[in-house]
Amino acid sequence: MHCLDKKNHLVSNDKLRMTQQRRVILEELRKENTHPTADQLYETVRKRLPHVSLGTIYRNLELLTTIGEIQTLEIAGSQKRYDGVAQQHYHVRCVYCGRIDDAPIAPLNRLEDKLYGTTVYTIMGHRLEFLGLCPECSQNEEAVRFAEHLLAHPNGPN
Amino acid sequence: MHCLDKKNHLVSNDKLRMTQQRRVILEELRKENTHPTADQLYETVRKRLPHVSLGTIYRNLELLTTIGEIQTLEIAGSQKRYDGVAQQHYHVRCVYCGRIDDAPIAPLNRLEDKLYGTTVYTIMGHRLEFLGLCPECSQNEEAVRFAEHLLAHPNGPN
DNA sequence: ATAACTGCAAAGGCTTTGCATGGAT
DNA sequence: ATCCATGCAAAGCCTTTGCAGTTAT
Repeated sequence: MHCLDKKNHLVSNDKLRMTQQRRVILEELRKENTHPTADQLYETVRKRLPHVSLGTIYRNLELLTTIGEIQTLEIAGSQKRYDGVAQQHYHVRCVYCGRIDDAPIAPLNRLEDKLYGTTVYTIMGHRLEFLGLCPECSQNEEAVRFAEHLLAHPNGPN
Repeated sequence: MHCLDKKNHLVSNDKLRMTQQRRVILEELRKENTHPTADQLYETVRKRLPHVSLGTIYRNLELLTTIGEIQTLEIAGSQKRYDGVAQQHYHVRCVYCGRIDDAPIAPLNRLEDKLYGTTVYTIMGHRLEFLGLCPECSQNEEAVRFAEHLLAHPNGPN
């Protein structure tokens, strides 16, 4: 089987070796439900493989994404985060601390229908994320104040 | 009037000066419908203000966003883009070339209702972007092949 | 005089890449 | 032997920041 990577290069799935590094990275990511960044995962993996390098983490996360084992969350203006669950699902992001959780609703399969006939694009899909405050930041006065200002200018950066 | 910036610092709206740089940056951005990156806008502004610096572009784009004059599109895993239209609206992004256009549909105001009672977050809003191929890339064989692979693995990075 | 703003260049944060080495087939 | 994968460090890219000089009030 073959895949195309981000730069449109062919990746031959069957030539991949399940190296120890690759396996541990995948295992540790699958254990998390926190959608870690590359360096967070690096710290975790380092407990099992002390000599692993950050470059290897990045290379494998990209590869695992290309072959569809995991997904890369390229989220609005922040560090990339990685998700061990490959099936499509939405996320909720805390606008104050950046925490990301799964959004417990089913994919909206017919959203792109709304665009039929209204755009010159060939529409293939959509990306949806919910914004809000996580339970911890909901307790934090400053975070609430910040979030209220965001509500006043809902289109600013988060 | 006061606003909070990204780092939760107070910005006093009434102390802002409409300098020539700030005005030209805003004017040129408002002329565009291409959602330019900072450096694209820099090139445009430089035609009128040859000595302007990229730092000034970034500083003003952030400021104008904070006071709600424009919006910063912090889009999945790419350079920031800026939009002279401050009202909420969605975008369509070409997964191959990165081009971004406005999506001609009205905001879905009741989307977050679906999350009521299902999450510990205080939900405040959502972000939605459509993915597809722009008319030019729809003609490009390689782009179409790439997009088809994305469809096979709909959760990879774009 | 004060405070905001600018240009310039340097620093920063995150990610990718080159290269020599190591390991599996 | 070949080719993929790794560790390390350097480079890259975009963005932010420090600072000295400038401008408006």
